[in-house]
Amino acid sequence: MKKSSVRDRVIEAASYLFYQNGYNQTGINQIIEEAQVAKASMYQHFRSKEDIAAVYLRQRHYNWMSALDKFVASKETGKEKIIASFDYLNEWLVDVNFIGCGFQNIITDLPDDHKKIRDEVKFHKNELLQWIENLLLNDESISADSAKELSTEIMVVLEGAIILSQIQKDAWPIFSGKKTCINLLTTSSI
Amino acid sequence: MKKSSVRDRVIEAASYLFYQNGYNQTGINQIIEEAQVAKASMYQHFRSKEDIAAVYLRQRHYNWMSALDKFVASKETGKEKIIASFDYLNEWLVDVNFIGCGFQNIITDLPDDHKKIRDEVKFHKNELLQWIENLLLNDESISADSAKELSTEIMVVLEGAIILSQIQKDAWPIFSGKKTCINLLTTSSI
Amino acid sequence: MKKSSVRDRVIEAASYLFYQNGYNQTGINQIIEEAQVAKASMYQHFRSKEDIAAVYLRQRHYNWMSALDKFVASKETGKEKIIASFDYLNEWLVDVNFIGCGFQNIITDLPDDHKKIRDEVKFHKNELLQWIENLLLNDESISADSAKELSTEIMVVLEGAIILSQIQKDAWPIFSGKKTCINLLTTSSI
Amino acid sequence: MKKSSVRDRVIEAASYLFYQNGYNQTGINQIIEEAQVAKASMYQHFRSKEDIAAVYLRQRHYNWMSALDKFVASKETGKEKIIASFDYLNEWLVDVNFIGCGFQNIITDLPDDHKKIRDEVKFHKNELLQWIENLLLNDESISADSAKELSTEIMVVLEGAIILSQIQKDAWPIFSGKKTCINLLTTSSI
DNA sequence: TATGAATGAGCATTCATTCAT
DNA sequence: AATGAATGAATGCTCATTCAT
Repeated sequence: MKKSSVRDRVIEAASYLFYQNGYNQTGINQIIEEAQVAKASMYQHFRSKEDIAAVYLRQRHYNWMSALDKFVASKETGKEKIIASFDYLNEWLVDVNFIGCGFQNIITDLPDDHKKIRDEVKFHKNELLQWIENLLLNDESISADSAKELSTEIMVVLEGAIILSQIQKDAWPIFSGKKTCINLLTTSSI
Repeated sequence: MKKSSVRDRVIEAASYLFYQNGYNQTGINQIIEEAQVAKASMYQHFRSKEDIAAVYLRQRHYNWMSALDKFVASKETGKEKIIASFDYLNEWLVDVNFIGCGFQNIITDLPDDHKKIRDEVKFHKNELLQWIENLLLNDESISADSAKELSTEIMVVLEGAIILSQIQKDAWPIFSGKKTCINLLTTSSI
Repeated sequence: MKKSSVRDRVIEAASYLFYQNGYNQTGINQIIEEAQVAKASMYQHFRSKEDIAAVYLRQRHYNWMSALDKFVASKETGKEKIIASFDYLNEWLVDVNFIGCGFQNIITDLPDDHKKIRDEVKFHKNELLQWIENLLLNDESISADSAKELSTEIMVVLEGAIILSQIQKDAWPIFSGKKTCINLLTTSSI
Repeated sequence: MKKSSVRDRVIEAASYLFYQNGYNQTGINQIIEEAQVAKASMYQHFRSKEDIAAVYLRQRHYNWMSALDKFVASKETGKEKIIASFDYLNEWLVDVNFIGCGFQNIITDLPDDHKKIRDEVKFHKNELLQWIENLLLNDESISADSAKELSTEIMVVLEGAIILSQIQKDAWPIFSGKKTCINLLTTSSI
C-alpha cells in the first residue's frame, strides 16, 4: 500500500487541525509533524499557510454540501429538504461536539490581509444560499421573488443556529431554528 | 488632571484592539504600548491575556446591552422593542464596518483551555436571551411558554443576522432577520 | 526558432539577477524561474550556485572589457584611451544607476570557501591592470618600469572611483578620479 | 566582576561576526550564541538585524576614525597626516588579513530596503572626506577651492587602495595609492 | 538529457510570561 | 505599586542541494 502524496497528507492534517483547534491555534510545525512531511516539501506545494487553508475550505465546502445533499435526498419536496437540513445540522454538530462551522470559525479572528480565506468563506455561504433558493424555486407554490427572499431568511436562521449552538454547546438553537424555518415555509405558502 | 489608572488604560487599549483586530491578532506588546504601561505593571493587575479579555467582555456586555436598551427605549411594547433591536444591529454593524459580534468573534478560534472567555460569551448570550424573553413576558397576548420559545427563536435569528452580515459585509442579513422576526411575532399572536 | 539551451538561459537569468540584486539576494529558485528551467536540469549543468557565478563573472569580464575597448577605440594614444576609460565608467555607472562593479560587489560578502569566485574577480582585475599597462607600454615616452608603476596607480584610482560613486550614488568620484589620472599621466611624462 | 549588558554583548559579537564573515553570512542565531543572550532579549534591545548593523557601523566609525587620528598624530602638517593615513591603511589591513572596509563590504550585497545601513555607510565616508578636507584647509599653501577638490581626489584613491588590496590580498595597492597621493599633494602646491 | 518531488538546516522575528529591583 | 530586563518556545517561511524516475 502506497503512502499518499505530500500534498494530500498536508491537506488532511491541516483540515483536521484547522477545524478541531482553529486556524490561529494551528502552526505549520504541527501540520508537518502530523502529516509526516518535511517543511520545505510542504512549501513546494503551498505558497503559504493561508493557501493551505484555502484548499481546506474549498474541499470542506464540497464535502459538506454533498453530505447535506445526501442527508436530505430521501425527502421529496424542496420545503421538506430545507427543513431536514436542520436535522442535518443537528447530526453534524452533535457529532463534532458543537465545534461549529469551519467557515464561520476561520473568518472571525483573521489577519486583515487574508483575502483568499475570506473569499472561500463567502463562496461557501453563497453556494449554500443558492442551494436553498434553488430548492424553493422548484416548488410551484412559491414565486421566484418569494423564493429569493425566503432563502435569505432561512439562511440567516441556519447561520444563527450554528453559531449559537456552538456558543451554548447545545442543540436547542438548532431546533428553535428548525421551528422558525417551518413557520417561514408555512406562512409563506398561505 | 490625573492620568487614569494602569488597569483602566489596559482595559481600554485591549478593548479597542481585541474588537478591531481580534484576540489572536492582538499581542500583549501592542496592548501595553497603546496603554502606555510597563509590561510587569500590567501583569500585576491581570494574571494573563485571557483575564484581560474576560474583563473586556464583561464590560462590553454592559455597554452593549445598555446601548441596546437606550436604542429601543422609545418603543412602547415589548414586540416593538424586539423588532427595533434589528435596527440597532444595523446601526451598530454599519458603524463598525461589519466587524461583527465581539463575543462570537473571540470564541471561534481559541485555545481549548480558555474557559473564562467561553463563560463570558455564554453569559452575554444568555443575558440577551433573557432580555428578549422578559420583553415578551410583559406582553399580555403571549403566554409564558410561548415567550420562552419565541425568545429562543428570535435569538437564533439575531445571531444569524450578525454573523452572516459579517461574512457578507452587507446589511441584507439584518433586514432578512428583521422580517423573520416580525413574522414570528405576528404569527405567534394569532 | 529554437529555444536557447538550458545552460544559456540559466547564465542569462543569473547574470541579470546577480548583478541587479546581488549574489546573496538571488536565490536558486529565482534563477530557475526566470530561466524557465527545472531545478535538477540546472544542477546537471552547474555543480553549485558558485559555479554559475563563476561562469557569469567570466562572461561579464569579456563583455565589460570589450565594451571598454570599443568605447576608447576612437582615441589614438594609450594615454588618451586610459583617460577616456573614466568617461566609460561614467556612462556605464550612470546607466546602471550606480550599482557598481559586479566583481567588487560579489566578493565583499561571501562565504569563506568560495574560491572560484574570488579567483574570477582577481582574474578580471589583473586583466584590467594588464590592459592599462599595455596601453602605457605602447607609449614611447614612458619606460617599462614607469608603465608598470603608473598602471597600478591608475588601477587604484579606477577602483576607488567605482566603489565611491556606488556609495555616494553620484558621479563625482569618477570625475575626481579622472582628474587624478590626468595628473598622473602628465607629471609622469615630465 | 559583572557580566556586561545584553546590549553590549550583542554589539560586540555582531561587530566581530559582521566584519569577519559578512553581514549576509552572519545569522541572528550566531550572534546570540556568541553573545550568550536569549533571542528575545536581543530583540528587546534591537528592532532588527539591520538595527544591530547600524549600531555596529556607527561604533566602527568612531573607533576607526579615532585610531586613524591617533596613528597620524605624530605628524605635524596636514599633508603629512594625509600621506601617513596610507600607512595606517597598511597597518590595519595587514592586521585584519585584508578583509577590507566594513562599510564598503556591507553595502555591496544588501537587500534593497536597508536604508539605515546605507545611511551609516554614507555618513562614514562623508566624515572621512571631511577629515581630509579639514587637514588641507589648515595648510596655508592650499586654497579653499583646492582643498575641496584635492580631498575628493585623495578620497577616491583611499577607497581604491582599500578595495583593491582586499581583492588582491596584498598591500601593493596601498603603496600605489600612497604614491599617487604624494604626487597629488606635491604637484598641487606648485 | 531532463525533471518533479523531497529535504534538513537555517532564516529573522514574535509570543505570553516571569524575574529582580 | 511599579518597572526595565530577560527568557524559552514558537511563529511562518526560504535556503541550496539531492534523489528517484
